[in-house]
Amino acid sequence: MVTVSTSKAATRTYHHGDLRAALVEAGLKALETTDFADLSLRHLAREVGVSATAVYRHFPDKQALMQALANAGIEQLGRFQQQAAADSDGSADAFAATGRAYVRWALANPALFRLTFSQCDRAGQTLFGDNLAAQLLRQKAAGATGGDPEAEQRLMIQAWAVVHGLAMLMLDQQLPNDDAMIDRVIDSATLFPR
Amino acid sequence: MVTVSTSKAATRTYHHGDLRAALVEAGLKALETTDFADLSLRHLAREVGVSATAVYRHFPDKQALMQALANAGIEQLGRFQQQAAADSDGSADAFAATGRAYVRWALANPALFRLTFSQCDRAGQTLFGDNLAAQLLRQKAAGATGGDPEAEQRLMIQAWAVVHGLAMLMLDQQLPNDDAMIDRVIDSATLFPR
DNA sequence: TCCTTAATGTTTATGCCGTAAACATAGAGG
DNA sequence: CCTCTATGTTTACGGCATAAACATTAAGGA
Repeated sequence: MVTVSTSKAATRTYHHGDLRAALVEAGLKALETTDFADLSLRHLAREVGVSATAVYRHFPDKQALMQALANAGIEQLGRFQQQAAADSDGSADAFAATGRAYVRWALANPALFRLTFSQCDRAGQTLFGDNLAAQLLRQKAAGATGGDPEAEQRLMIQAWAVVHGLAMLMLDQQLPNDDAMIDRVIDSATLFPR
Repeated sequence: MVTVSTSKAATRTYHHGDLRAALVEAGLKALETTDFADLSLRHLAREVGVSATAVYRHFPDKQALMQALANAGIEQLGRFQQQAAADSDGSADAFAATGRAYVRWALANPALFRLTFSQCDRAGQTLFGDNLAAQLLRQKAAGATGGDPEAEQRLMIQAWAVVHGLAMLMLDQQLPNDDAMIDRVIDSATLFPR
């Protein structure tokens, strides 16, 4: 099951092979069915077939494992958005596509999405510091405001807030999880009129 | 310290007097300095001066106490918004005022705000089912869309998502916690043009 | 007045958790 | 071949949520 790329055959040895990667993988799998608050190091260790404290050879503490999972989440979300932008070829509205991707990914990966946001401040990372969506967003906002930097910043924040808020409210069951509604809400014509 | 209204004098007796209320109060106080994930029944019990398991005479489990705290949060937020609307007298823009109040309350009560949202789905409650802000919001959206129900719904959701997303992103340190920015982003003229 | 009873506490116990410390194993390089 | 280091395991500790059995008290009927 958890065969790792480094070892040729998955013979059960004393040493695991790539325990760190296996733990992250197990964590991501667990997050598919479990809220991140209920993640347990001992459970992941069991899942991977290793003693409870082996984890500490690869992570200083639980928080560090969570951080690694959060980083995996950031990467996944980024790739998903990039793919969405690429699929909206013809330069239709790549930016709106990244917004829809953001919400859809969040709904498809609720626990990982929440974990990602609850951890990325501790890493000093900003989720949208320098990724594709941020580039498109800044570009769009600059075009819509014609040089007013304050208005440009406001538009960027509004756009991100709408997407993030929509994802959160749907995740928290405050809004029905309606795919068509996502499209309507995110339609950039509303936020960036004319 | 934790004197309760039911008993005349706060003599230390075997029975507490109003343990349930005291626990909720202690929980709210704890949330001023502690993330809700780190709340502990034992800690609250200690705080109130009662044995760890006494909690179970008033709440079936931890989740139920959290729910009670979340309900207190909903009420507090609602009152805060109502006050904000009332203070914006002259019928200026009461709706925008409730939006600003939403974000400011979230930033002032981060742990309680998060707890509230993480719990209100389990109670089957929708945070904005039937409160003041929802009334103002619907009214505003109806006026701006002139009878198109789909557009009206979209506007309402957009407005709520902006406010909620802004609060979340600021809480999660993804955006600088800038008071003036809150005002600019929430300025209803942007979401409800002309 | 006394006795019962229900509400509300306490004590004790179980099994999970994160984590520290001491020990075991195995693979790599001299 | 031998030792060193990376990476496992065992054992132990205190904290947690929670269950079960027991204690105290206030209230109300005999």
